[in-house]
Amino acid sequence: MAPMHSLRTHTCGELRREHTGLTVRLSGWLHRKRDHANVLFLDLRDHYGVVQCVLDGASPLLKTAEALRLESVITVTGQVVARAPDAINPRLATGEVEVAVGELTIQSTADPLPLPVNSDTELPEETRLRYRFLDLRRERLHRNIVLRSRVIASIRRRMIESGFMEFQTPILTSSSPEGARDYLVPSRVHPGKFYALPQAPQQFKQLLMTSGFDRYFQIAPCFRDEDGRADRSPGEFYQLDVEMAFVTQEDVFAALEPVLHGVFVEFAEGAAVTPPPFPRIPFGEAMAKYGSDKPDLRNPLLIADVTEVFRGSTFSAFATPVASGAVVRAVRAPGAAAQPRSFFDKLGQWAREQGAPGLGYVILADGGARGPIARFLDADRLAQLAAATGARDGDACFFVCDGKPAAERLAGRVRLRLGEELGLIEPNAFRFCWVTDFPMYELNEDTKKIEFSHNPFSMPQGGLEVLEKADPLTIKAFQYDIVCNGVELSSGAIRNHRPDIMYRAFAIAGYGRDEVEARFGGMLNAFKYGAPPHGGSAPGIDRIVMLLAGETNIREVIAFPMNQQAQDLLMQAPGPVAPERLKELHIKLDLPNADGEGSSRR
RNA sequence: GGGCUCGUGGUGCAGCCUGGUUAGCACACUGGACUGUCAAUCCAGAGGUCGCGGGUUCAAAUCCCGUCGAGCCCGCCA
Repeated sequence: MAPMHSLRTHTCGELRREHTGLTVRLSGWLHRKRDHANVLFLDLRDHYGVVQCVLDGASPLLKTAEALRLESVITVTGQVVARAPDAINPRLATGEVEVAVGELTIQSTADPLPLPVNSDTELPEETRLRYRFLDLRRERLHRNIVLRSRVIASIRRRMIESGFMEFQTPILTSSSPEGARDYLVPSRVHPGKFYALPQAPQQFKQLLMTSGFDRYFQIAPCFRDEDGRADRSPGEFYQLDVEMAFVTQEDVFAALEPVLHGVFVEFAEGAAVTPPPFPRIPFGEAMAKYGSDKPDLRNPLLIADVTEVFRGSTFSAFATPVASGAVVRAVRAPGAAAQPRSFFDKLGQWAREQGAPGLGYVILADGGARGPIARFLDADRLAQLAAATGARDGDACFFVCDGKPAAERLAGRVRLRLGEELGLIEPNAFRFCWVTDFPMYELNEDTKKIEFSHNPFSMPQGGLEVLEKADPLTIKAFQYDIVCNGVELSSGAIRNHRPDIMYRAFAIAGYGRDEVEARFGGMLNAFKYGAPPHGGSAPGIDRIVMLLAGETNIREVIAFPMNQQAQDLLMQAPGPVAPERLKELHIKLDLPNADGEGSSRR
């Protein structure tokens, strides 16, 4: 008989009734301990699960085992024993058996723990990040990281099955134009010059299309020196980066929809998933109906334009701004007539916190209208309001009056808030849509200059002719986002593969020919030797996993995330470097004054 | 860069609004008891510059100011 493996013959999660009688060897962490003096239970945990091990009073190992601290790593050898019927633990996959310990080896002892591993209590994030290796042992985070791996494997399989090829592109590359701040890496060989970490492999994937490859994808790390948010990891994140040659916008949608739909159905555990084709919502319509460029379609409420209801009315707080170009947007609150006064006061207070002067509302009840501004609306105007919003007796309507963009944005937030407050959000569902036809340019309110509103490499709708003739602010791009449950998963575009159009597009944004050549010479030059029409997209992997894991914080699906200040508390990054290293990189530090002891700049 | 919230033994929280006892509870830790538990239980113990600095006061964890740190948000994120 072959000798037994020195560490394990089985995993902690796999023992079942049919293993009864086998002598097994298990290794794992001491998850929990229940000590009855003459019988000691050890719950042993590994990646695969937990199993109960038993030592009885006669065991010479008892004293050693009793003294073990939680999270120590041990190897036990013993016989799998069926539990008595009244001792079965139905909450444990291995609960029908236990292991009668005959041998016990201590592999690694644990100090007293800075955070509990065997409990799911909430812990402050700073503690969790400092001891991430312990946090990762805990069930929730461990499960999320396993899910992440499975999701990525599924995406990769689906992409390859759809005829895409996986590529790698450089991490040390050149600074990209526009967009976020770059992370820079100094060059030792070229004094004063820097590599940049890619904000996305944007130009490389377009170069690959120009190189004659047809369907590119990459699970690509992206680096952006921007501040974090709950749904935005500072520093780095991963994209499913996709690019296709000889495609229209619809071809890109048709390629990505089955992948996303398939992945979500696979991991959504029965939740509803929008079947392809996903709804397409033009940007202008998204702003008008949902007050957002990332509409949450689980929310059934729609914003209505009720400017005409108030135009010329006696409610001067709205009528006066309307006369000079403001608009009024309404959100219906179904059944809100039954809400107490505090409901309306609370929303008004919230709106003021959002920077609005307040939140007008009308309650439709008992065939009439009440509320602070009801008396300003006669029967005709109320009928007009009901027609525009679909409001019926028993509903309320909330109003926002401002310039069009501000009114749309606030109405969008009111829509979200009402959906939540009134419990209208469709549960257990992933609702996808494409938001299309983004404007090519926008006006920077501070500088009054025209800027690219998204990707400067997007193809303007209408091509060169439109660029030359139309008001730039009216030009749309073949630019689109994928949105799921109000989360922006990706943006993408049909690219501008024509140097002549590119020069013109950049000229409108104030970039001269020389500057364009200096900054994207590599790609621009490539387009002068025969470039295919192409386009793609880049859904965020972390956000996909976040949605599937039911998490609202992206750090819950990243094994080793940085905190909001872009520090790695576990590895102590960023950290200082030795003066010799700086010298060979030709770098002298010019630090801000550290008169406050400089404790924030370690 | 700005706004809001938070900071109390190793860990999570209470106490703060309304200043005044020995700063309380749970988990972990140490010792003890216990033949079947599965969040084991019971008894005992150790462990605290109440983030830091200043102020008000007879007296500050508590009130005020400043500062540092964390989270969320705004800015930023082609």
